[in-house]
Amino acid sequence: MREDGVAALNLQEVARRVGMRAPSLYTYFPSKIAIYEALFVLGMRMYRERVEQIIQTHDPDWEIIHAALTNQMEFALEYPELYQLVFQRPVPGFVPSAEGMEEAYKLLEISYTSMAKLVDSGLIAPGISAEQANDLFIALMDGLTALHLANEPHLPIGEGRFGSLIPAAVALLRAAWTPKKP
Amino acid sequence: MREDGVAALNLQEVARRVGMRAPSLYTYFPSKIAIYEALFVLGMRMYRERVEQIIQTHDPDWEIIHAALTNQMEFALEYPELYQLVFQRPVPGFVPSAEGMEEAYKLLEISYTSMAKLVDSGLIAPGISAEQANDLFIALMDGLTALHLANEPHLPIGEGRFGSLIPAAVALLRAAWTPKKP
DNA sequence: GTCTATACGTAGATAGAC
DNA sequence: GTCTATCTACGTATAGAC
Repeated sequence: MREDGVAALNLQEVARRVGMRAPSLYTYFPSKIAIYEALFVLGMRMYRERVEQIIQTHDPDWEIIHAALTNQMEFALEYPELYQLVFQRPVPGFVPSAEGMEEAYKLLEISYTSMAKLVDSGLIAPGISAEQANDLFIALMDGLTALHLANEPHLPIGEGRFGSLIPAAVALLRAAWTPKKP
Repeated sequence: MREDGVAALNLQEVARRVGMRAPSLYTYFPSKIAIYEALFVLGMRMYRERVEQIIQTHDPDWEIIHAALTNQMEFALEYPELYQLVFQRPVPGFVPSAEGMEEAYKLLEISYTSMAKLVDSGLIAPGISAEQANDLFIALMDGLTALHLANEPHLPIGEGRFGSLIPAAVALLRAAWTPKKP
């Protein structure tokens, strides 16, 4: 998947790399789609746990915005196949299972709550609801990450046309969302 | 492609829909990849012409930022397969031809120039280079559009979790980039 | 230009021996 | 649990008749 794209997952190749023949995989997964489902749940859970970790170890400060953006790009560079599977749905006909949707909902709730905390603490005043501010932030993160991944996946975090824009993105949000002094 | 994803393009199905048999397509295209190449060039050219149209019919004002964002989402909703092919590269092993890259470069130059004009006119002072401001704007547009397309492609422009955020995105940029009075 | 026939390869999945 | 053998289907591409 990492080498040829998420949709190129191939059971014979999977079997070869784990030292098996293709039919033996059916002992562990009932179908190819079931493997995608398991990977979706795995990827979503891994990403959510990283977000939880960031929220728990940061005070409600601008640093947390920077950390969230960096985390998204780090995750995408470390696990591009999981990032694409979870955030871009590149497999025609694949719909996440109920377990996967539950995991996705948990993540959304966590990030909404965290953004609301930033508003309540007085750090930011985005002029829109916390949910909308969060979705706008998600879009900015996803745009930067996806474009970095599509154009310069070989470059590490912080480098390249889009990878280097994390500080500029934080500065953009900070300039727009910092509460105005009365 | 629109129904099953860009990577699902199928020559037999293409032939069927144009009232032919698959081998007859080889009179017009030497290979399947050649069809992708032609579509890439077509999509890039169509998008570029729309951007040029917007630049020519708008003064350097905030209205042009709004129009560019709306245009990106409209284009993605009208031609999701071309949008994905051009902006997301979902076909493993497909690399745009020289003609396609030339078209892409033209588009980039046009948007850089337009952003520089906004800076020079005094409308915006992003605190970063016009190139960086343009790339950040592209990332924001692409994030909103991709997330709308991935989550709620059935909803028209202006509606849905991400589709409704265009005004908020313009407001974000406006709040951050409007020059400060001395 | 379009067709039929077919070569050639691949991929998911199943049957049944061990 | 793992294997070989095989089924079934699909998909790109070519050969050659019309």
